[in-house]
Amino acid sequence: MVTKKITSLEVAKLAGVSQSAVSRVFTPGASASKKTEEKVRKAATELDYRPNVLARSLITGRSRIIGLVVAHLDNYFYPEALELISNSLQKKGYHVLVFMASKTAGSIDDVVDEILDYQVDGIILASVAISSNLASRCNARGVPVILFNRSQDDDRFSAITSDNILGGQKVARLLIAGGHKRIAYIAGWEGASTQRDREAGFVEELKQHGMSLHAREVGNFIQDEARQAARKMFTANEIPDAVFVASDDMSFAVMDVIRFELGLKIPEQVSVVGYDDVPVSSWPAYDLTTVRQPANRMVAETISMILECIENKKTKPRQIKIDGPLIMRGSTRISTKLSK
Amino acid sequence: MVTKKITSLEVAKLAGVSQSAVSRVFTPGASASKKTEEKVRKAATELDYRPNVLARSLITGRSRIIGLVVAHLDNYFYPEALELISNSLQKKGYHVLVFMASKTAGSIDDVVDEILDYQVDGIILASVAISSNLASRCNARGVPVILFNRSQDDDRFSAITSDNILGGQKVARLLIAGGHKRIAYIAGWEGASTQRDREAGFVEELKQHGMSLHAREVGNFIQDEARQAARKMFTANEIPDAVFVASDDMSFAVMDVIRFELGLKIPEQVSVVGYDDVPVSSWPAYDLTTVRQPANRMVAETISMILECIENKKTKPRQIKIDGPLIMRGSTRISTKLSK
DNA sequence: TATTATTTTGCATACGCTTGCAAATACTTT
DNA sequence: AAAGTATTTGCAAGCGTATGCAAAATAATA
Repeated sequence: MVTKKITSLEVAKLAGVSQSAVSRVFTPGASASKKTEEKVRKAATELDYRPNVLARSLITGRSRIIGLVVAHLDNYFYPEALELISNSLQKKGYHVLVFMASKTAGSIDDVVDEILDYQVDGIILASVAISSNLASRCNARGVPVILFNRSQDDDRFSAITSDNILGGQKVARLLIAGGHKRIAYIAGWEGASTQRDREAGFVEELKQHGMSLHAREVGNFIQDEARQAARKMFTANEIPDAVFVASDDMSFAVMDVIRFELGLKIPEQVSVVGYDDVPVSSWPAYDLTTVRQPANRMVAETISMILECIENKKTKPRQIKIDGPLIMRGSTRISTKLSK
Repeated sequence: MVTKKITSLEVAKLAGVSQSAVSRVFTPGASASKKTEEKVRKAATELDYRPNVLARSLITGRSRIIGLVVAHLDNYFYPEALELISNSLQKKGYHVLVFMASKTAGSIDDVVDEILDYQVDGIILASVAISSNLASRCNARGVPVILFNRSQDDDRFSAITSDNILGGQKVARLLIAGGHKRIAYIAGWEGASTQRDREAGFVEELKQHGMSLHAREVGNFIQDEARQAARKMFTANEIPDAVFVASDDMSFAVMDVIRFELGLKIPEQVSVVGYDDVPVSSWPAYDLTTVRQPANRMVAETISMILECIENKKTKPRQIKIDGPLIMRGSTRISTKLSK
């Protein structure tokens, strides 16, 4: 029952070579003769030896670990992204150390400190902000930081987002073309760049057409608050005939209130548009018109960018916006004809 | 721009003490006088020093990393579990290294090998099986393995599940009490213990009441396949008046087919029961009767068990089943009165 | 075959930290 | 104040690996 650790030294002994030889066999770039390689591999499998990644990291200074900070796993966009990120990195020989930035945990700064302790090669912040103090700390250590689905007015790190401004504009155009007259908006958390950009594009485009928001509430990207917002908005005097909700997740809650609590018809009486295009949106029970955030492309950019930063320390941070299509479904009227 | 690494040695120099003193200040169990502690802390903050977890692990043999293998992140039960697991472990000073066992990656065995390379202190397999060969490898290294939401006929590792047999029984009783006569089942992946147990309990209880399955299809825990199954099942000659679906996730797909493709009423014409109680189930658009898997309690047990195994190597593996309540909602008839 | 160019190999060191041990210091006790 | 006890401290070794350097082995060339 004694757990004996197998080290490269033991393999070396068994194979009749030096420890360095073993190391070289298991180090991608290193050179070893066919003969020794064979001997070493044989001994290694016999002893069930595998190199200790931690010890290796200590020398190379590379851990092949990427820290991922994530919140809002309840919004399905993030599990999806997490899966894509983890898979892509796995293929490149990296692995993901997950850190939850949820309510329960301390501040993001503490979390990032813990991440740095693990000597991660890079950090991905999914929908999470970071203090500029911390940013410089990461910078000082040469650890690249990438924002995923969030941007920040700080050119020290790269950010990958969908084109939220453009997305907002598209929604506005759609609703205007559909002949809606009383267009409302339910906002996400106002500290989020995604929220700000979506609203900015939306409102701007309305303005271009001589319109403005008929109503506005804040849902903070939380379903409960979105429900409250919807109740307030749709029990007012003149209710909206269309509402753009800052995320699909909130949209579902809003639709439920509209249909099941207030008995209104979607889209005959109210059109609803969301943002994200999570899988549930396409389910017939919701059939939600929405702007797709192309998770796979966003992740692909994120990965290639972070790897680039790791390989080449002097890569300059970039901000990338990825255009996502408007997905037309049944939750919005498209003709101006109103059902009476 | 040169990235200078701060080591305990530099802190020691600045503080005017030995390197070991610095180490002791940052090692929980170690002793240091008030005076040195003060000096060291001051120097440390000045230099922005934090201990290198990897180097520490090399010595202590403890990485404070838990490997988590997870598939099916598209079933919302798992993101939820992941969040709980990560949070709980974070509080205990551990962190989660995530490995996806999805379609794209190789076999689980390869994945677990990669995990072991990181010298993890333990492994949690969420809804994933493991070969017995690999099991012994983990055992040999003294790395505890815990199955989450899956059990296996191998007493070498612990398994935490909900009481799926009992859950299946509860569903059967409910449907029988509701006066259903043609009771059907849509199965998950038949390799999964969860699937087998749910069905076993369900069928057994029907049998106790002199009934048997009116129809049965397999959905493999995949929505698309569940849809196919539902189409087949509900276009047959005599359609079921109740269907138990092995997971909520599949249930939604089934309900969509029943209502939107076939135009049947739930629960008037067909009662539907799911399993898991993911958040969507409570949304009014589905309002699904289901058996709750108490994720928080399951996670709590998982964590306490894995930590126990880590602290005390000779802890015997245990299989734990956690009872989960039947959550009555609107997708099932409760009276025997049939709507005509 | 002798000579040079090339590859392979082992030695020794370093990565940043913890920890047993013995020396040094601080605190008690009579 | 001296002896004894408890606590703190520095030294040095080692965790498992990668890698520069020089020596040894091999291949290539004349």
